[in-house]
Amino acid sequence: MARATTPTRPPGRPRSGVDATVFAATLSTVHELGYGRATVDRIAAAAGVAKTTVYRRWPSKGALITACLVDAFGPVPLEGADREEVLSSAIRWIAAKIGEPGIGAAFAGVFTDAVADPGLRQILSTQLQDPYRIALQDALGEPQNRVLFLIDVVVGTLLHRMGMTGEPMVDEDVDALVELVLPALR
Amino acid sequence: MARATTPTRPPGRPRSGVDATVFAATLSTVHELGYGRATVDRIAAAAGVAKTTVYRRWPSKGALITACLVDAFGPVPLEGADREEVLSSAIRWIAAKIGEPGIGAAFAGVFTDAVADPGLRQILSTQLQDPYRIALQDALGEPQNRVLFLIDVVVGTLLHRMGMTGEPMVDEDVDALVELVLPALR
DNA sequence: CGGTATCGATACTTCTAGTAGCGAAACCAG
DNA sequence: CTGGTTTCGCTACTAGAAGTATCGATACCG
Repeated sequence: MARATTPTRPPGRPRSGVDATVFAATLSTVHELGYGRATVDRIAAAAGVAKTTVYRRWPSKGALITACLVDAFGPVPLEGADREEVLSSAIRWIAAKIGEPGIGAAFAGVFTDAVADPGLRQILSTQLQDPYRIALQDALGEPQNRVLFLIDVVVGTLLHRMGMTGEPMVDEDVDALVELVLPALR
Repeated sequence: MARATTPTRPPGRPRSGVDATVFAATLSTVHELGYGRATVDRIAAAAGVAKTTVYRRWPSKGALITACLVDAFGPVPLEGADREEVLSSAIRWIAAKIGEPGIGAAFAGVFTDAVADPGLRQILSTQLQDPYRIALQDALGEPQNRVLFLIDVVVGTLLHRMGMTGEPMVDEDVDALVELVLPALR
């Protein structure tokens, strides 16, 4: 809440740049305090921004976290010579992303909130899951329900591990996950 | 909060029987209102019990839900001629349980809360996951880390589907999950 | 019939999400 | 350099839920 760290305010009407600052503050706060204690107040304070400014840009905490995740994930790198390679590299990519500081906890947190909040579930589904689902459908040539099933398996497994242990999945188990999922393509 | 539904209080010092009543009220309340709106106040009211009585028996909402789930799940029926049959029947059993009214939402809810609450994570891990893990280790002859991985895959997938859609996984996809996991035994 | 443990009800504290209102600062146009 | 517009910061506020404290009442047990 205190802007006191910067004695003189930086020039320019702050418009662009605030999003990135808030996103970074969100991830670091979630990383340090966990999802539950990462209140909007604390996130705003960490970003050097008023809480009202956060709510002027995102309608709810869930929407903020979702936008932060969309920004942090970026587009899926769908690379590989064949479909198996595309899928396995995508799995390793999402596992690595979820393992980055703050991202996994934030992901598990919104997901948790979304269970009880249909509105947030809608946001999470359309803004975060759908882009990857469509890209994967295109790259793998699999039908929608099949890709949704694969997403359930991969993301569900990674989040369950993150939720139960508090730590991201180790590489060895990510390898096992790839081995487990790959035969589903045939 | 109002006991008014029963004009005259039933006789006997209420001690046994209250747990089952509260558990039933918990599941029905979560089923009707979702995890987020299933407050301890409402659960207690639905059980015809004071909120203080609930907190005298369980130290937190998460502990209550976990105890409710432990009671609702009961022991795993580990049946089958071979390991494949044991595992596939266990998967179908847990999928069916999660599909029962209230159970899936309650499970996803505590899991969500556990992400941000190490204490609750401890309760969930020891009271709910460990018994099944140990039983599965014994029945499958697989090492601990392997069984934990399988639990991550199966439970994670089922909860992810439940969380994203609000509905339990359909039988067709449960079949696919069984097909996906079974080869992991070899 | 008295002692004891539990229960019910009310009130309270604390924390967090989200909102309202207002003055101030910064950008832009003329 | 001056006025208009937009965004921002700040304080204060509401509403809802978790969890606690207290006390009178009630039901069991010896």
